[in-house]
Amino acid sequence: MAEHKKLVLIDGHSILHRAFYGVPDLTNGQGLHTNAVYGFLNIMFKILEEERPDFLAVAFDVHAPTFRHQLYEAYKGTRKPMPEELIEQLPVLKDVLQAMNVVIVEKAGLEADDILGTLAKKAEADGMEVSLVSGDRDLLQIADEHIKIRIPKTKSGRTEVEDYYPKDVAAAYQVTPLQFIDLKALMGDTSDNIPGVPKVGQKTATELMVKYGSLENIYTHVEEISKKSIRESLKENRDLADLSRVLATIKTDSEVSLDYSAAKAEDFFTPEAYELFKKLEFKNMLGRFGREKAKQAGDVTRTFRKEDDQKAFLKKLKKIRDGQRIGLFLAMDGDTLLGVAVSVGEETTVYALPVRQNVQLSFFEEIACGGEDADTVQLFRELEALSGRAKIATFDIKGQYRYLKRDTAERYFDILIAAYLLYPLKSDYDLETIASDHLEMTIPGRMESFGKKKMTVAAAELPDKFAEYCCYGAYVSAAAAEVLEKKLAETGMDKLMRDVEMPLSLVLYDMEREGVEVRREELKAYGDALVARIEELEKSIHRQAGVEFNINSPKQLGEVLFDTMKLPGGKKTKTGYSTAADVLEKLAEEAPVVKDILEYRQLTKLKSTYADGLAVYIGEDQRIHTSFNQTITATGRISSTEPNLQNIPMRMELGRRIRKVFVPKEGCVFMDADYSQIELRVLAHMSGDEQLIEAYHMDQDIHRITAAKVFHTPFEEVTDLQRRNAKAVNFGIVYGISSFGLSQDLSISKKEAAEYIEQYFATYPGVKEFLDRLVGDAKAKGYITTMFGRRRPIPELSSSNFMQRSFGERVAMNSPIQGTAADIIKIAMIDVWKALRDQGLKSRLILQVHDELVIETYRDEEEEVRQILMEKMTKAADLAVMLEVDLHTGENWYEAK
DNA sequence: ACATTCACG
DNA sequence: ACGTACGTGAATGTC
Repeated sequence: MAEHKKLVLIDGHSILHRAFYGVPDLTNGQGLHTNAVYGFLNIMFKILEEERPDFLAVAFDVHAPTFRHQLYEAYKGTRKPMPEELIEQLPVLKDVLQAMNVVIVEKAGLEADDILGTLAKKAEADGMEVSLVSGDRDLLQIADEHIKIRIPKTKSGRTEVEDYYPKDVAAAYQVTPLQFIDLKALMGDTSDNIPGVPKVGQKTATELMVKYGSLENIYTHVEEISKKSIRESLKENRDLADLSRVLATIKTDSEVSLDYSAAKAEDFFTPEAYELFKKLEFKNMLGRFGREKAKQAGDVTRTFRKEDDQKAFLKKLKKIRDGQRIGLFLAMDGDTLLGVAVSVGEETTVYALPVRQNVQLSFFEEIACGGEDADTVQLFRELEALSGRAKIATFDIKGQYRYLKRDTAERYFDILIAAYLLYPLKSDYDLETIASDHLEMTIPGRMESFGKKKMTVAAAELPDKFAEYCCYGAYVSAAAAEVLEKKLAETGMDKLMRDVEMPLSLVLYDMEREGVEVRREELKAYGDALVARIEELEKSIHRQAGVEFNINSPKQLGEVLFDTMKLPGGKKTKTGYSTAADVLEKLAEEAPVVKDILEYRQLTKLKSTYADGLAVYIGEDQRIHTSFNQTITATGRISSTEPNLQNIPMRMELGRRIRKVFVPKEGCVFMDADYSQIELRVLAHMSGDEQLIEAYHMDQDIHRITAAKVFHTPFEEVTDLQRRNAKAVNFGIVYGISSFGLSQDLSISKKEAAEYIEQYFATYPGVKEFLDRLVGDAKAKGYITTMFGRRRPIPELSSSNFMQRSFGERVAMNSPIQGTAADIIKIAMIDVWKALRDQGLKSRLILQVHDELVIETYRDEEEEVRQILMEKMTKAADLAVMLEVDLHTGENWYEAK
């Protein structure tokens, strides 16, 4: 058999379209939708891997009116428009294909079908084997001995491809590919705007075609057709049938040809494509690029130097003058410093430390240890001195402060924080992404350089790669800092960066290093007490249910409750029954077992997440050192991980008792200060609503006042229920009110909830105006801002999907409020931290829980610390209403709160 | 890896 | 008509 060359042709629009609906919404860092492009590439790569073709081309329609369009539009209307999120991806796809050297075929006046049909038939005539990839069954008419039509389907996340040679078309439709045209003409195709003959569907059309073989022959024998309605419809709509046939016919003799030398299926993974993939954040596709990457980014001159002699390296550090801007990269593996790279001007130098055991420092040890390793100590000293005079740009400074001078953050610029401020929607920022996003530059990533190797191993085994990696880190820090600084100034966030985020990073470092003491034995005892009750409940539940099952499994629990026990309450989630607490609570009357289940849930939560979960983190110093993350949340709040100390139980008494194991160190008490309704006060200020401001000036229970106003009841006569409802509405407003959400929260009808909201807005008209303005502005600008200039982009607002857009609107209402409150407490933290230091106090800030600060306070400093906390917190922002602070002290966190 | 649940503000 | 409250992190079970 002769060697057949292989050609793959892709129907660009059709596959893009299919990918768009098959892949869940994805957005990259710039807010660009990327799901369709992503899906397209996935399908393309899959086909390429399967087929390993010699040639590849992708065909697109040019969106100019074509002959067939005109014919059709004369018949009826236009095609329904594509959603905006899809339209914007078309040029992106073309850019990607171009960057990958994939030939794009398009021609004004020709539909992609015609191009594909023509190219396929020509290639077949030239002795090639053709695979035509499309989501459109229209193309089945092109199937031939050497032309395979491939239709990708997304089945539960996986792409499967249906293949059609002529025999497969016959098997599926009982017609030949050529007859398929007539079949389509008869039955029509709404997605392709082929009208077809009224009353003739797929079944009738197939019957007719099997019997008569062609449209022409059907009309020749039209009088033989027994069914009257069909016969009449055919006769009446002869012109429609003919039109449909023209519409359904794909041309195979168009004026188009393929340049095979350009269509060679090779060299897809170019540096340009790599850049684009990075920009689009197709991280898991980057692996396809192998080693070939852009080594140089154009005209940037830079020198990377590896210095093996410590003395020479230190000399370089010493030469760095006061106020000089440098990039600094500290390579670390846990607590071990492995290498230092500095980027000064055009030169970047790295010094890799010899990996020695005694370089290990415990996290809490001071740096100048003066041990036997004099060299290392010298390096640390020099590093500290350098950080006291140079302006240092770095990535993730909080992890590096232990080697730096920590008097002030003024000299530091963290490109991680800057990148976060500019686009806070990502939870993961790395040097590579920052280089590509802000420097349009590609650098080798950690994975590419070291794979899964730990940094220590990499430094020892791949010294050159390691050195290069460090140099890139220092270089990118320096270069990106300049760009990011400019971008922050342009977006009005330079002040926020300088005055809030950078100083805060230092505060957070200190808080982490301080940690909080947790009584190990008491925590253990608490857990043991839970176990006894848990086992009791477990037995009781199994007995009542009549089966032994895993209560922790929502699946099994759902089956037991709703199938075995036949309790009412249908499906709620994708995977089955919902067994969430609010669902179960409604069943408590019905079946007593659910009460036990709820208690079981509560106790096991306390046991696993808190009793057992926290114990793991208690260090040798008996303290827990959480991580406070500054670049996670979309709104500007900080988050806490490993462990999360911002969700220690509070609302229920039993859980709340865990707080008793959090204790101050010898000679100290806890001082806990929290803002009273900070978000609602921020709302009052930002909206400027006179009624709400006045309500706060009355210095009375705000929810009660709201209830009085909303329900037209004298203040003194407000019932508890009224107050509770008013409180829920107040919360709802801050969350971006919706009647449904409120009705769920209060277990009332949507209508009632809507009435509450209406009443609320009538009471506080300024709030309504404010919220409307927030949404309007956000839609116009694409982002919201807080009082202090922090931004949050809201790409969902431009979605054509109702649900996503509604979400965007709620976010537009909530984020300025939540974000401003976050800004305020951050400012308070910095001020408190500075005051403690300036007054020479030993007391330390140790925890932040969004609207609450905890200070481990020396007993003899209590009054001063109280003073500082009250003053700095209340004066952190100047609002139209007072910022009220509740302050308590105690022998443990339970008492102090 | 993803979904569900639940702890906090 | 659409199907929801805003922001997080950890444990667990299921695929």
